[in-house]
Amino acid sequence: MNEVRVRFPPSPTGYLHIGGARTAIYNWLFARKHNGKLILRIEDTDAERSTQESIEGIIDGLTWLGIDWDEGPYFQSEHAAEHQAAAERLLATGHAYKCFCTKEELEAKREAARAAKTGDYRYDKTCRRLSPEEVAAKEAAGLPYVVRFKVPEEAGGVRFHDVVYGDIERAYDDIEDFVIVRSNGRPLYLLCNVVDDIRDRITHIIRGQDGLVNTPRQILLYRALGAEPPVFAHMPLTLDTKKRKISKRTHGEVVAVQYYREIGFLPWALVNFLVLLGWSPGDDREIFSREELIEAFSLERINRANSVFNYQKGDPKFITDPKALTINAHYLRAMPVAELAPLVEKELRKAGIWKEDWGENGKERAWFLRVIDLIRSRFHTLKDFATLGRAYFDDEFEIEAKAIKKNLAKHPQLKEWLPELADRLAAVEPFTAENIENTLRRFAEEKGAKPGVPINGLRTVVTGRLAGPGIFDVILAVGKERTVARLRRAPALFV
RNA sequence: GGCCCCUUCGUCUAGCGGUCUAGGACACCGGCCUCUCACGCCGGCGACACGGGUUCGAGUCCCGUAGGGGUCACCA
Repeated sequence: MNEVRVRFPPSPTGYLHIGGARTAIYNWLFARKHNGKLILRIEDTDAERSTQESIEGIIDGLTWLGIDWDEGPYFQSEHAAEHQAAAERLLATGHAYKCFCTKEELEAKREAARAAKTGDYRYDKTCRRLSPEEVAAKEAAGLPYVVRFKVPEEAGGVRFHDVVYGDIERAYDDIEDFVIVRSNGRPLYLLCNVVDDIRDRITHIIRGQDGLVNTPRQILLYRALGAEPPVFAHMPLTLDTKKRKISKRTHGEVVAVQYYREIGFLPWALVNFLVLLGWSPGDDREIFSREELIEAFSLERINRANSVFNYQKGDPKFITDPKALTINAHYLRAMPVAELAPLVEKELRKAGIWKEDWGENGKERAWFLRVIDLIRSRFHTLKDFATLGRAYFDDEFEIEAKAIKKNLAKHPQLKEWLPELADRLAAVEPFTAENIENTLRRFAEEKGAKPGVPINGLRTVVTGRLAGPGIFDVILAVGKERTVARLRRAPALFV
């Protein structure tokens, strides 16, 4: 078999959204699995809607995800001459014809078809019936025309085998004589796409199921152009909870790849989540390293049914599909701390609370890594380190209202106790988890309180949070000095 | 409306005629752990859209119905 060559051809009319990213991921996985090539081709034929900003956004998104390509980006617009030449050839070989029908005429016919409720909106082939003389006359009159492809009028149809959907057959009679060149002389997507795929020697077209109905027409073009059609694999679409196709327009940022970077996702976690939308390895595995995923992936195991991106708009607890969050959290606590550290650093820098001592060769590097490891198991995104975990890194931090209410206000004695505890802890030597624990427990006993009372009060004052890691480790991480200082400030929190 | 595709727990899915009283993951609920929460572990809730066939036997094959999706541009 020849080298596998696949392509990801986004049209640069917005940011990279998760549906597009998923298509790119499947193509990338397939290319990597077969030691093939992934070609990035920007389909910018629609000049009015294409923007440089969008192109950069797409490339930026792919790069962030770790999807690397082997060729390109190529730009469809640079091959306009080639597309036109192909159209000329089709005309010359009798595979296409000029159609002088105006938009208004066509629209009127479609309107009539709608009114007649026949469901037949196909072009009626008026111009296919024109005699050479009539065509010459219209041309001489300078009438504008589009070029239409001559779909065979014989019985039968186009059949092909889709790797995902199986054998597909479409009767010639159901395919209308489609337009391949606009009246302004510019070829349309259907033709451009085929011409580009032939030139780029694409062997497998892996795309969304919305491209399935285009396939028979494209196969007709391949044949007319004398080229062998590639293998097709259509993947199911991603829908929202109302079963609508997800789109930038109606869903906004939650479907933008960029958004996931902003809310603190690990790129690989997103990839891992997206690949599971419509594909499964056939066993129970759901978490994959890059190598494992490439090894496990296959087009044959792509599902045929559309999947739902389970995002409940307006639910503050779930900023995206809960499974995506879970997968991200999994990587956050399972990945090597050394790999996580630079990502946390970025977040702390953004929050303006980064200290150079925590850096690669900083003198508090070990402490920094230890703290990350201590707090990461209850975080879902990288953002959490700078928000929920802020108290470990900076003295300025919010104290949760819930925590004040539950852990402080309910036990007014703590207003006196906490400063007392500060003195006790200040005297602990050496400052070890064991000694801290003994001190705390003895203190509770003396006061006739349950250990949880001073402990949770202390947690609130020291970390600002209702919940967190084991308190003795927390105190050790925050350090004697800061813990004592925060306890001394505690009375101010009581009204 | 025409054509095409799809249909297993709320969501993602396993299942390729008998091993299915349908398995896993997320979410949810309960328990253990415990200073709290999370992690982890244990347990619970929860699905084969419906109706006909075929077969000794159907979630798995066929047909129909219903529902959902895609597409019907001089967009890509």
